[in-house]
Amino acid sequence: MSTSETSLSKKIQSPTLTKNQKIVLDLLENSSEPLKAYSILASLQKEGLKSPLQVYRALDKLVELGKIHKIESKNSFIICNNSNCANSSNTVFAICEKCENVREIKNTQLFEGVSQLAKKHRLNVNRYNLEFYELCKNCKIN
Amino acid sequence: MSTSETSLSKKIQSPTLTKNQKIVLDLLENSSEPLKAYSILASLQKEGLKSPLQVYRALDKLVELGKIHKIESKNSFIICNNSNCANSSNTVFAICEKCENVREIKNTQLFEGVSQLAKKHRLNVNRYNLEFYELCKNCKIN
DNA sequence: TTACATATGTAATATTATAACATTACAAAT
DNA sequence: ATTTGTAATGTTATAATATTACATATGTAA
Repeated sequence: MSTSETSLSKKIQSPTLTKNQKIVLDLLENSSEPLKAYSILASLQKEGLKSPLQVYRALDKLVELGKIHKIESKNSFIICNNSNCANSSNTVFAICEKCENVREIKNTQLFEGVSQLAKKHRLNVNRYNLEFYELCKNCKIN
Repeated sequence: MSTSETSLSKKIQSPTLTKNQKIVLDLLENSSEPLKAYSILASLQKEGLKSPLQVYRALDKLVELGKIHKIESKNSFIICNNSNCANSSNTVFAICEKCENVREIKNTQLFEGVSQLAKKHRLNVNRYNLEFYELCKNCKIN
């Protein structure tokens, strides 16, 4: 680190977002569920987005900054509601096996627990992605 | 179902594989790395496979049977070298951030550890998928 | 042998993602 | 203020991944 900040700078300095990045982030922030790239494109055509690439580039950047996550198994993107992420970039999700609802789990102890498990098994892990499959509250009832 | 086996029957009775399922499994068994659907198709055209769908159907079935896994973040498929999987269908992978090499981790204690962590945090998890990102041995050296 | 579920074959198409290239915006250094 | 370098943009085309739909076949159980 040093005086201000150095090594992990990319994430820490957190540059101001560009227009495309902002509107994509904004959309995800106001979405209750993960969104797919092409649905983002469709939603933001009125804001001037014209090509998939514009969306993918914004998404890539936002992932890199830790502001959003990609749910790999669903090819979709979700806002990060976890202040830890910008630092650790570890992710834990609970995904409903029935309705596909996804929620990010933000529990420092759980994060730590997984990291420690890795360590315990002599794995030198930079980051991880954990997807729990469950039956969500709603689907349990019905 | 019935007399001999009941509830988890699909996985347990493990029906004999069909021709397409066999040749796909065979290819994956003899591959040192995860393969993608279309590369499987290309490799198996001489065996008579003609369409993506034939591959995807075989892959789906094999995943369902716990014989292979899908690495979601890479859209690729890997043989399961873990006798546990057919029962638990939990997966833990170590993925190299540099060369993308994937290895499945088969460590019962680790599996249990993750399950227990979930329980501890009151998550009712049916199965999970954990992807550790590391620097593999080779890439560490170079 | 009928019925049923599962697998197959095939064509068409949908969905997700990237390559390539020319241009623009912006910050840092001189 | 101008140069320089990096990152972002815009646009077109295309690659890579995955599914729908439908007709047919196969195996197993009643």
